[in-house]
Amino acid sequence: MVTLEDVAKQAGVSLATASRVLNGSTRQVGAALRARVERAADELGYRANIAAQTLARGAGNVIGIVVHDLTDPYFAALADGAMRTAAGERLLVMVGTTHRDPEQEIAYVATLHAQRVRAVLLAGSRVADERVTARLAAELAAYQASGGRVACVGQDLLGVDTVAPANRDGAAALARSLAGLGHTRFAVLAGPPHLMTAADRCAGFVTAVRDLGLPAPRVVHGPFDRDGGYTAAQETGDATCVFAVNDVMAVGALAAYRERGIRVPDDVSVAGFDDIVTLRDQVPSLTTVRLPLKDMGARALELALSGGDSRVVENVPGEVVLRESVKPLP
Amino acid sequence: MVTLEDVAKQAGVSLATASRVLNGSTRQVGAALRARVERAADELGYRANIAAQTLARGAGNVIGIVVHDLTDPYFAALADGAMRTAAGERLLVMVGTTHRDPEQEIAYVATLHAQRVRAVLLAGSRVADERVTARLAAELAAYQASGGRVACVGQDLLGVDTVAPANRDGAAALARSLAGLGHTRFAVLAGPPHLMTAADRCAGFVTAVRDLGLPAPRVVHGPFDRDGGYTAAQETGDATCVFAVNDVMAVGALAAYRERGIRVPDDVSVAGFDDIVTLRDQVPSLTTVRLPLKDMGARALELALSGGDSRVVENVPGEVVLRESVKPLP
DNA sequence: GGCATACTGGAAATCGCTTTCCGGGAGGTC
DNA sequence: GACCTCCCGGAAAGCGATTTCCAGTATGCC
Repeated sequence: MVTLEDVAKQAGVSLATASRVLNGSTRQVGAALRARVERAADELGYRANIAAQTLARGAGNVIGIVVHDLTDPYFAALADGAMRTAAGERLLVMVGTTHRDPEQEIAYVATLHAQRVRAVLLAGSRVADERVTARLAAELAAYQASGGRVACVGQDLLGVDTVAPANRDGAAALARSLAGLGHTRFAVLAGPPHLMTAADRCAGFVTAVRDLGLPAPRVVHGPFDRDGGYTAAQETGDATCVFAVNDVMAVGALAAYRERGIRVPDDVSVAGFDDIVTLRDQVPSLTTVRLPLKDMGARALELALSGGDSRVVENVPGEVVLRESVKPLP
Repeated sequence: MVTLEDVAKQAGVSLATASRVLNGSTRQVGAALRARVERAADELGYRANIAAQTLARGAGNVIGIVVHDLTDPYFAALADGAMRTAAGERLLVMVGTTHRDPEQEIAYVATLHAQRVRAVLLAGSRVADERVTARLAAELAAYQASGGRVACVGQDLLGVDTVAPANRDGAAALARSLAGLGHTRFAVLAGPPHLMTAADRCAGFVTAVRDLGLPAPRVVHGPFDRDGGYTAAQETGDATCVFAVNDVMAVGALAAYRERGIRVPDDVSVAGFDDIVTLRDQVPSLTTVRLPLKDMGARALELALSGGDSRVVENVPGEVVLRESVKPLP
């Protein structure tokens, strides 16, 4: 393993000079020595030891992103957006997946803290469990106290910079659009009750329906994924319009209806949320609420990095996109 | 920032003892002191500085994964598989995305080398450019020379442990299956000529068709993504069966045909490759060649970590999955 | 020519932690 | 009771960089 000392020796200069040449510094080094050092480094195949640099400099160039599940296109898009920003700032990215286990999320924050990463980005819904949230908040506070920066995509519950999608408003707008098409009997594939993103979308939808003076939707809970949508779709009763709280569940619902010979949108209209790119070629194309996921990821990281003095909460509106999977009631 | 020294002082013990208690060691520490140290650490909110640990121990607990594009479900699945293995070994993961730029890939390897990561996993097709490949190989060799471990998912061109999907054989088997349904006029949406995964799949397919004594397929090149498939599908001429070299392209092709009123599979059969989970609910459901992507990612990381003496190349067979998007010719 | 000023190069302290080595006390054996 | 082990605690030497000083030389200005 080649160290800076080896290079310095080979070049016949001091450690300080070698460091200044190779790893950047405000100080200049004469052309002759500079060349000698560079040649030596090249010959020896020197690579700076970043752990040592981090220790010496007291600051690293790594950030952390914590997501629930990378294979979920929602998180992939968020992470991708953030990673582009990171790349622009010449930062490396450590990605952790919690697989929806809040304990893992806490553990990951602790680990990233130990790594002294510059910033931590929490992408993914909070859960409605005050004890867990409090512990996570405490862990984040400890991290921030030692100079770390934190941002979060989701609900503003942690007391950190947050990019908050307008889950309630988006779902409400969707409900009004669908009601505008003449639907009155709704069902909601609501996902897990404790997952706040799911709960907010469900609540926004239900509230809007009620405010329109329509009968309360039937709410079916279940997992937040494709199979959850598939299963929940078995229990939508006589609803003419079904709202799945995310696109992936909506796709599961479409599959369930297809199998049972129920035509979408002729027999039942289906809508989702997120406007996942990978799912745009679904047939019938999915009515949904578009969220600018990549931008949100990028923006969240910018917030964390910018290190503003005061906390920022950005509200990101969703845009209702009507497509083939819904149909006006005659 | 709380250091181990602070903890030791507060507990009234030496640095060595504190280290042994908090950060693991083969040596035992008496119960009384152990408790004192733990209490002090807790009170002070101590977090080990991993950069310092890495430096002192001479080895970190981080691995690196380099992918082309996280939002591509192919890479997401690969990465997810690897990350599960990593989590099992209590390793952290740094993810880099190259966005298909080979230079970025090389740069990333250099960076991960500098980070002294334990292993690097290269997920993603090689390109047919000997100069680039040679430079990447050199970079990897340097990394390995200093103790790093490398594995790769894709083509065995780098001289490192490799998990190689049977792209040629899979495509050939698919060709035979499709020919078995009576098709004789094929087209291939071949992706970029220089991308080896694309090229191998295309070649496997074309060769198998020729070996069957059928006319050579029309080969249409283009980007390796959804839009590439969409565009290339405009030029499939009178083919009755179209093979897109990956599922994402196949979905693009389905969209193109749909828009033009060409029915799949009635007017043209379409097949893809990979069997991407997110795309399984596509209508019509996609005939494809299934690759166990998560396992491949996991396996590749295991190879890298296992540190076997001799190099391993594992061939992963694909399984032809016939679904609705193809139809026998009458 | 003399003096202040800027640069450049090097020695050495430092970052926070691990680990070897050493010393002292407890326990076991003959 | 002497001797040998075994264990546990601490002092100190690294790990591989950065960076602060300090010194020496070249430069600018009068």
